[in-house]
Amino acid sequence: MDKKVRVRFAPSPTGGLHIGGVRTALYNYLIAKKNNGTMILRIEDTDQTRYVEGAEEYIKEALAWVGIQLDESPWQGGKFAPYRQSERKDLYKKYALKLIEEGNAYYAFDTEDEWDSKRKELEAAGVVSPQYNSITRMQMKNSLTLTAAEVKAKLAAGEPYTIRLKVPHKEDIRVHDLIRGWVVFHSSLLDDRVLLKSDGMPTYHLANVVDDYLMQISHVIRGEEWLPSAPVHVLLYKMLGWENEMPQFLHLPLIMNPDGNGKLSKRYADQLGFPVFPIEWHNKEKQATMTGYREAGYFPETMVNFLVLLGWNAGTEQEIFSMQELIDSFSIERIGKSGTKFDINKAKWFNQHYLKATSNPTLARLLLADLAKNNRTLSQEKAEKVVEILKERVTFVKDFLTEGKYLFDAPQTFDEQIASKKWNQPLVEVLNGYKNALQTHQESLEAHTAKEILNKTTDSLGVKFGSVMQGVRLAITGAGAGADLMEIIAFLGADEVSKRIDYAVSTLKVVS
RNA sequence: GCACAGUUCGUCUAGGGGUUAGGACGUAUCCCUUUCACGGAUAAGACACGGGUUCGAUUCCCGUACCGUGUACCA
Repeated sequence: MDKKVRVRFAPSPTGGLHIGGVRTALYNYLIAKKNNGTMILRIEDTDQTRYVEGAEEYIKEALAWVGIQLDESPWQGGKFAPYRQSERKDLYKKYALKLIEEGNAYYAFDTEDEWDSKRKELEAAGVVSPQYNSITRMQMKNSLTLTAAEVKAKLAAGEPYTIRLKVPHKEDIRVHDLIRGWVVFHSSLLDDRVLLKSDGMPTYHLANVVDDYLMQISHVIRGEEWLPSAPVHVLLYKMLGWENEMPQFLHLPLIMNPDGNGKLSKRYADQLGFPVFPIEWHNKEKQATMTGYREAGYFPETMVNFLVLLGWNAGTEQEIFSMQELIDSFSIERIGKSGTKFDINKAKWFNQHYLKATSNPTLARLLLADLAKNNRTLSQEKAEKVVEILKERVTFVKDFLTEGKYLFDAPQTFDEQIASKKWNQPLVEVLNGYKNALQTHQESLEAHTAKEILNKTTDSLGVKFGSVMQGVRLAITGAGAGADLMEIIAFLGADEVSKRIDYAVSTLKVVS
């Protein structure tokens, strides 16, 4: 019970890391940190055909971005190195052979085609999902049906083979899951899983069990999609004599599409216009770039906070958590059991929260970086002013550019609906009067003086201040709504405001 | 099909044998405000269904329905 907490996140480098994978990594990390444990990253690259160049680097960068720190990994090493399964290849065979020796596994010489045709034959005979199991294995070419001499000869001749687990006929296999309690499976429903593939690589099942044992993993924390194969793993622990060292299992609820139709998928996310990847992923094969949350403007704090609440809660009404607060309050007992639908709205709300919590100078620097991408610049001071004016109305840093486009560019067009309602003769007179009054404030203009001047102008013309405001806004920003107009005027300065007034007055037609 | 999970407002969830079933996002209305936004307030909105057990069930048990996962020499 006092076993040291050692957890691993074990992705396979087959492409961009899915956002669900990030949550799994997060839960692993939090459980490790909460218990003064060790966070391990292991690369499960046993399927050479699916290996994708760049995927490992991607995983590394994505985890770093959200702030998950690794204690042991292929990139930094550790006392159980190597952490890449392809580099541990030889290890697995030893255990597979041990299983054979003890009668818990066997050589199978059937080619994939042979098994395929057998499967089709069974399907034709009405078997819904044919399995290589305790019944069918006796009709196949393997060390259970062949004589010892035949097996020896085939091996000596270098014939390709797989090693399959010999699942017992009738046995209840009990799996204990920390989230779900005891789950019982019957062995007759399990098939003789391939443990070692014909290319000499282990399958997930063998590699996973062997490595978790050797790396002294205390908790296996993975998605619920693994629950059905958990009995195979339990069987392996038993057969290898490691039952007492078997880790605790936690099968996390799945993250679903917003309408609940299956696991959150890329296709679906695309349709609804949100990313499934933490950071941008370049698919070289398809020559496509998938955008990530980072590029979409989400803060890492947002992702951590949003993701952790998909399947866990503190039991209090607190919803905003920093990583450190999560480490302090995370608990296995409060992880939920049911699948959770992905709600991008909530993520946006978190982002807005974290944006508001970010200091203006920092936000200004981020804005400046965005501006630079469009080949524009601004002084840090001006940028901070932009941030101040717009902060309460944006969700993402990139929104400063769109929400506040009138701070950067004079309007070319004007909101027609507003213009048709508000653009009248008194307004034009106010604007001209205002422009003239502004002449004396070329040097500097503050929001409150901008307001005073406008007030005086309306007073002298006998026009109500409020009746003219939206029209003034329209002339200066092109829109009927937006940030505090006096702040905008102060930001733009008398000169620019005058130019905009001239343009509006000469462009818009007065309505009666 | 079979196996295994799961099911509280639209969504994330709290709760748990007796509650006005609580919060957050979203939605609506109002207030604030020159507009919009922010903020504040208010409102609408849920225990899948059927049987038990019980004085009493949303909570415990059993079934049904629905949803999901799995059913590869993929992870």
